[in-house]
Amino acid sequence: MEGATVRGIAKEAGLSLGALRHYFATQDELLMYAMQLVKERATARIAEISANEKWAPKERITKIFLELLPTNQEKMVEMEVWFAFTVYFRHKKDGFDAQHDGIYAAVRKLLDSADQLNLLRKELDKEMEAEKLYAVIDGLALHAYLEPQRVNGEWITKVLEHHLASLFH
Amino acid sequence: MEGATVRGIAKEAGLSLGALRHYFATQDELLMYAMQLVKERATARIAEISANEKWAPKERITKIFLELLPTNQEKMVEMEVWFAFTVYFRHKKDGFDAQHDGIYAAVRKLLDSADQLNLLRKELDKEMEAEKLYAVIDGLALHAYLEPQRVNGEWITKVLEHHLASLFH
DNA sequence: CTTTTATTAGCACAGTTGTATTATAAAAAT
DNA sequence: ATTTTTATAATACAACTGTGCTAATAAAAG
Repeated sequence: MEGATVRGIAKEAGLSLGALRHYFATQDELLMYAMQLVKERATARIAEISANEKWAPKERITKIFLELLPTNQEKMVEMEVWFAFTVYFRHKKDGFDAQHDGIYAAVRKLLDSADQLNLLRKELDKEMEAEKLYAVIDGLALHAYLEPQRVNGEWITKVLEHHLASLFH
Repeated sequence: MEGATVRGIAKEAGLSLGALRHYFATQDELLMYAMQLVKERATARIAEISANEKWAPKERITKIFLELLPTNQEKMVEMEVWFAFTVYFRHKKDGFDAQHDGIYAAVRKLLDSADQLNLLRKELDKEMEAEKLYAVIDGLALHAYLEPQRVNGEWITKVLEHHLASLFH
């Protein structure tokens, strides 16, 4: 949250303090808006992949999961924003529950639909695998953020694809 | 880092500002010390498990990995500290490399020794599995931190044990 | 054309922060 | 015994922060 001061944001936007305050009465409003913006952008990208029928189901599902990883600069920035804000709001316990990710729910849904398409290995514990996959995704994202030189885009792509391959048959 | 102000820490310690400053000239020194303290405590706990021969190797290795997860209140607090400080120092790029986890290296080492004891399934790509396991560990830890009600100690224990079982034969 | 509303800019205020300085007491060293 | 080092406290300072307030200006509505 280092530069996310009201003054810093106003300067970046080319506005005065008062002008910015005309649109966002408090800092929290401003940060919430930024967080929602990131969420909407990511959701839109995923919806686009979801709707694109030129890929086979398995490929499409893989691409969706890959979309959750910071494999390029743009997504890395979004991820940093999301991450910083999550930690920030985590510490103002008030009304944070409503702000939750939804990624876990999305993972479960995707695994379910993969299962209905008969893509998954039969012996899997789906609840367990959902939790593991969710952990792999955020773990890789976190490591790409903290150790960008060692854990880069190509590598996390490979690792996630490898993990998904272990779920499909 | 909400309460980690110099004044806050001095008050918590029952010292005046000047007294605290006698031991830690700057805030960064203080935070670095706290970070190192957490690291030493965790390292000591792991060393203790490592040296305890009452467990079979597989069980021992499992216990070590479980030690990296915030399965109780104490470890959760340590993890929050570690986590907040990591993010904090990440943003002061200066001399952060030296402060790195070492968890990834530890995971690789443990997998190697498990392999030498013939505990691992033969067809595994060890580099890949180390990265995945590392991601699962930190992913679970992160989720336990952000969603403590859903992702609690027993559950992450179960999930990690399940994942380790998929590596052993 | 007048009036109302939306927008912008600037400043002030009160609080917090890290750090520097100075004074004083206690302990240790010489 | 005196000098030096260690420890503690209190205060000061400059910078930064979120937010409130006021006035001016542009745009829109009546």
